[in-house]
Amino acid sequence: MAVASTLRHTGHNHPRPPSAAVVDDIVRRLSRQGYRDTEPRRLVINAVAAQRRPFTAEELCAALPCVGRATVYRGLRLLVETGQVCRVLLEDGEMRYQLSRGGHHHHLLCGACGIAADLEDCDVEGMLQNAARAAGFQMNGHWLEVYGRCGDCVRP
Amino acid sequence: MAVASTLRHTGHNHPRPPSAAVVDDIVRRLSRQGYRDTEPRRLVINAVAAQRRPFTAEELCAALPCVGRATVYRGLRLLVETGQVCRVLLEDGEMRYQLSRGGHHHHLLCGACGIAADLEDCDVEGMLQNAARAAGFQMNGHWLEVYGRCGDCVRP
DNA sequence: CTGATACTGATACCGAATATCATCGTTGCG
DNA sequence: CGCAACGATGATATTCGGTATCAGTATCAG
Repeated sequence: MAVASTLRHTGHNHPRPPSAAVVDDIVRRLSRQGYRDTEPRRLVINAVAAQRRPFTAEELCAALPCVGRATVYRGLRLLVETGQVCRVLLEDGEMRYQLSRGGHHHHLLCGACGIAADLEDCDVEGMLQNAARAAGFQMNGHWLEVYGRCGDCVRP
Repeated sequence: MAVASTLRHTGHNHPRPPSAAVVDDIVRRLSRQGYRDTEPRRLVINAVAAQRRPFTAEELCAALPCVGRATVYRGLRLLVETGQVCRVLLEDGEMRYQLSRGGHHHHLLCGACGIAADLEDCDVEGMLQNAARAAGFQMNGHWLEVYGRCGDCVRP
């Protein structure tokens, strides 16, 4: 159910030419973990890297008509499991994906254009640790998404 | 799918007798908004209030064999939309639900027993506002879940 | 009481995701 | 280089969570 339909700039979501270096890097990391370097998999990685904003698995499939559905889903799952793609939760509960730039970070999600900016240098970690401990809880992780409008969408 | 199967105390998830006061309260609030007081709806509310930890829509259906699927789903959605039930996101992306005790709060989710404790008095809000503004973002909301072990599960 | 209408629930339907499995392609090894 | 082992692929079937439909029912204001 299409949150995308409420986005303003949907029509401008042209994929960008993915940097070959980024793709090679991912393939190399997979190789190191015993995963083969196949053409369909490279196509998936390419398509993932070409997205300019968080995407759904179905969008990936649509962008890869020559690759089998199952393969797209498997490839995406592999990338998530190996930490190269991060999941992004939209406000309405829809799950999307995005190439991870590595390291722990959160996302600023624009509800208008759908873009996701990285939120770094934000020490919620410590604060949550304390709050959790105060409640007799041992914290080992968290999930955080921030919703709003990006600069471009605030002043139109 | 089934994180529940990895929980330790699954067998002990007995529903508790829901306080009639809580149920009446919810029904009254719905009434005030023009929603009728029907028996199937009361049954759903009862079942929701009886849960001791975040539950799935399917679990609700199973707990209410005498109420139609569609009605259970509609009832649950209504409760979410009117803010009386909050959504809870598990670490693996599964969406669950829980009776809301009102006001803005977050959840401490125990990965062992599945229980959810409320995390109050935690000012991530301000910190996120600042971080977002620094990135040229106008924040209007956020989603936060904290994962770990509850006190009971840490020292067994 | 009674009519307008919100609600119910059996069923059909839908879309997203996974399981199956015969076949193919990659890679390590001789 | 060539071959065997086996990981990967993809067409298809299937599962699963959730929604739409719609005729019949229950609620509640007047």
